[in-house]
Amino acid sequence: MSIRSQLLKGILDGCILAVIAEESVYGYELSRKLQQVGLSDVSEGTIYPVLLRLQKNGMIEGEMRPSDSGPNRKYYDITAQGEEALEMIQEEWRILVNPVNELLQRGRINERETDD
Amino acid sequence: MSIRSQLLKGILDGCILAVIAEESVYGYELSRKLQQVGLSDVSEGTIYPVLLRLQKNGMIEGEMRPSDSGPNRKYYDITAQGEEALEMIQEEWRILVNPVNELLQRGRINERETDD
DNA sequence: AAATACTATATTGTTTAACAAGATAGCTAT
DNA sequence: ATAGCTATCTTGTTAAACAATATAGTATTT
Repeated sequence: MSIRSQLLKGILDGCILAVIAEESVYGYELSRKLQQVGLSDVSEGTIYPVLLRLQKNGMIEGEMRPSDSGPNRKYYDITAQGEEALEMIQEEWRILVNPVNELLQRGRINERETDD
Repeated sequence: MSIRSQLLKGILDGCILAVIAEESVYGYELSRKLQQVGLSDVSEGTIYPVLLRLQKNGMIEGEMRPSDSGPNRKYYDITAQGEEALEMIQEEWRILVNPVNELLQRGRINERETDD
């Protein structure tokens, strides 16, 4: 198991909720989107259980829709409760990132990029 | 269980290694240090198992030393192997932080503080 | 039309992390 | 001695990530 998959623990729910909050997606598409943004180790075996759990907990709602070219797809939308949860996760993430950056990059030149 | 404890998953090893890389610490002291930097939910029940696991895996070495005022303390130092592992974790963290920030803060004004 | 490949969802079983709770024990103060 | 603080360690629970696999519809090739 890669180190990154360990780091992933606990933030995957938030990432998935964030994507679904932007637009309806289905699982197969979601796994590709996450890979595109750089979360390259996330496979279907990981994503589908997360989606089912988020649905069970009322964070998202799934709806089967036919596809023009392939099997049916289950599109997920975020619920009001899911949006609340996402905001809490975003808040917790902001609280966590600074101390961890501080610890892990202490004594290191802050090689920032020009992307903000 | 708090959301933050979920977010913690997978990054605690790195945080602990980072502290020990700076100086010898013992578990009880470490838990206070982590709380000071903002990782406030980390208790002894969490830290001691991590320390024992890191020691078992050769990342750190523990040595019992007497205390002036209280029971013996087990001071930990990082090993060469632990330093390598820490560098890998730091690298993985850097790779992970940007995509996750991107996802979780998309569409949000980047309310940065003046602390850098 | 049969076989293969791709799209798509779901489940099962394994490993491992965080953690609450509690056991153990030494030192300090009353 | 009793209580409280310091300090380490263990046990048992919950839950997350994930590999592996099952299932099935659609598309492509032969």
